[in-house]
Amino acid sequence: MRRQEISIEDIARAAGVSHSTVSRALRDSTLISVNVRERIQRLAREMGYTPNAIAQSLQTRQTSMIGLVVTSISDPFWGDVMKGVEEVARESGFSVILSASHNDPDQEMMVIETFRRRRVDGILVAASRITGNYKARLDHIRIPTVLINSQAESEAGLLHWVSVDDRKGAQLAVEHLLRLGHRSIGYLGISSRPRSNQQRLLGYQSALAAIGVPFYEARVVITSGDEASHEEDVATGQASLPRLLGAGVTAVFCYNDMTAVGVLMACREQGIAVPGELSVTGYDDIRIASYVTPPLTTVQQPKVQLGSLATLVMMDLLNSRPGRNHLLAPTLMLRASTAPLAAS
Amino acid sequence: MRRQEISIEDIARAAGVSHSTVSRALRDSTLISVNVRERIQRLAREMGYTPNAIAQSLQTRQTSMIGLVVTSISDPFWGDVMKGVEEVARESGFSVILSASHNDPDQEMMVIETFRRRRVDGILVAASRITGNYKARLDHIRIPTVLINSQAESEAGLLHWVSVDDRKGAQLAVEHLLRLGHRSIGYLGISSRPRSNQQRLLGYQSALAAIGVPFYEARVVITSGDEASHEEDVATGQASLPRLLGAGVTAVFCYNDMTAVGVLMACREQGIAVPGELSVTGYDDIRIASYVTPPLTTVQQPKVQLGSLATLVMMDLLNSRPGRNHLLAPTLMLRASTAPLAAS
DNA sequence: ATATTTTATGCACACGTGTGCATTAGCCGT
DNA sequence: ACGGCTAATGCACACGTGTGCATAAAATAT
Repeated sequence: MRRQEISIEDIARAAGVSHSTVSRALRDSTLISVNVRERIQRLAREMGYTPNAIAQSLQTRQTSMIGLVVTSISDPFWGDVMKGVEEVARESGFSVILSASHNDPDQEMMVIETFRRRRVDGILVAASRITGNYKARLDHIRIPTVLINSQAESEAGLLHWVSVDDRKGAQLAVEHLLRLGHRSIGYLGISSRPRSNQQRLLGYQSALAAIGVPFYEARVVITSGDEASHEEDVATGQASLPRLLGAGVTAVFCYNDMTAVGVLMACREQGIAVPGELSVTGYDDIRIASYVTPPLTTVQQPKVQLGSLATLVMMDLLNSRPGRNHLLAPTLMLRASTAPLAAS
Repeated sequence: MRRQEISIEDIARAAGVSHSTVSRALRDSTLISVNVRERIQRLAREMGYTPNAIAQSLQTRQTSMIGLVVTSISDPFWGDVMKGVEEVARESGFSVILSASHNDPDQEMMVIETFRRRRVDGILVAASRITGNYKARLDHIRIPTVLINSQAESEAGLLHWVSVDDRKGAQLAVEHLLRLGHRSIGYLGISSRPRSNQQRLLGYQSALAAIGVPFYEARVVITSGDEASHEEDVATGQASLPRLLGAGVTAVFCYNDMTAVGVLMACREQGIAVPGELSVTGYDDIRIASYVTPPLTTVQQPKVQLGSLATLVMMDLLNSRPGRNHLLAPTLMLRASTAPLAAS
């Protein structure tokens, strides 16, 4: 039922030449005389020829496709990253295959295996959970790979990466709270993204240490949460507020914007004024952070840039240029969810 | 530099058989004796064989890939749709190629042309702007196509579609406002999505007509806005509030959630209480609608289902089963941005 | 006019896999 | 023991494109 697409062979027959000549003519080879070349190109246009990228890939051994693995497709954070990836890829003549890992290392490896089967030229992995034993297999695959905000501990071997400096981001947020006079600051973390969580905790601690504010274990609440879904993050934020208040904090540095939103909601329920009685900061600066009440002070990650830069690194690798790793700097977005410590 | 992947030819050499035998053994053909079959399969596993999907595609003339065109990759609405598409596709052994049209018919055709070159088995187009002259070219391509919430006027020929009933959704929202006692209701529309906008306007009008409330042109504000970006939608909402208030409305039915958010923001600036002085409804029920203040009463479109259903229809088409078109029903989500008309 | 270089084209193979058909080996029945 | 049948395997071609090499034709040099 599927109509035959026409091939260079068909054009060759119509033009009374060999398929080699057509192939060369279409690729603008100077081996073919100008008039023949133009005649063939015109013919191709008239016959509605579309080159078969599959056959080309088989021959040239490259597909001009890159695979993108993301933890969740509907996550607005990754949405922005995906946008950056697609734009650069398209400009460079590449297409993007998309798949989700759901924050699960097994699924992540399965997706990568599919990409390998399809012979993608390169793989971008967002928030990779790949570790230990898997790493070896990935190394063995030998497909250029760039990790975006990797959650794996160490990156060695052929893997490249582009990340935002989580520790720096945390410092920015906490320093801001300290500058406002807060001394009892809580951290609300999520352990299912082990590396970011660890780094943000470190940033939190070093910001405190830098001005000699003591660190209290009780002010840190870290929840598990496997799914990495938004509903879950919000629920975590809501559920954790009591423990933080119990520890006597006047400000909370949250792992991300959605947990911060959860905190905001819990505050409203319990009649706690934000930022009057409690200052709250988020992380990521997803769109929702601007529109919530009060608008969230948060740490902006350059999300689109994260995607585009990772793709540019990939293009370097594919053109056998050396691939540089990048650690991007986050920015603090000042909004209305933080305020100077009220005199008690 | 790229290491050679091993082929069935390599396995054949190692096993001392022909490549045909290996091919059949790996596909579990009963033509091959059980012991040879198992030996080859074991060998393939040991040698780390990964079938070359490109070569398979060339031979079988199908790629098991479907192309997805979306207006904006970072749009949370399409994010949910994409999620539905990817899930069903993956379960069916398909991969998804993703690209953006930016709500521009020309770019949309270019993307489709790329998909055609890559010989995708089917194409899903979100919010298609394809029309007239383009339609003919698309017909000529003869690749199974399913439109999701198409913005094109009529769908004929080989094209299939899955959409949410915009007119019905608008009726739900406006009936709700009427039930609350509002009689002076505004519509805030966006003309860059011509079909939805038209349908929602019709739904608005028929809801009014159903209970004999007269329709006033002055209560309808429709802005152009080409880009279909969020910032733009919010700005439209903010900018349009004065004209609506000027027309004396007590409630506004907005084209989508972001314009509603814009209205909400303008209200806050001008000290207008929502829903006390003005009731506001959104459309889509993107995540942000739940977290804004006050939470938006809005029309939910089954976004994930939109994607998964479209993909299921595609699977029907690809298995040469007849493809049914679907018009899904939206649901009204009652939240806190609407209230009974205050006694004046 | 002939030898040599340049220009234009075709032949044939490669990429990796799937499959119709021919062929060979093994088996069973009488 | 021999013919016929089944089971197992290989041969060869196909899918559509790109390219090294040979070749033929034309242009240039001697």
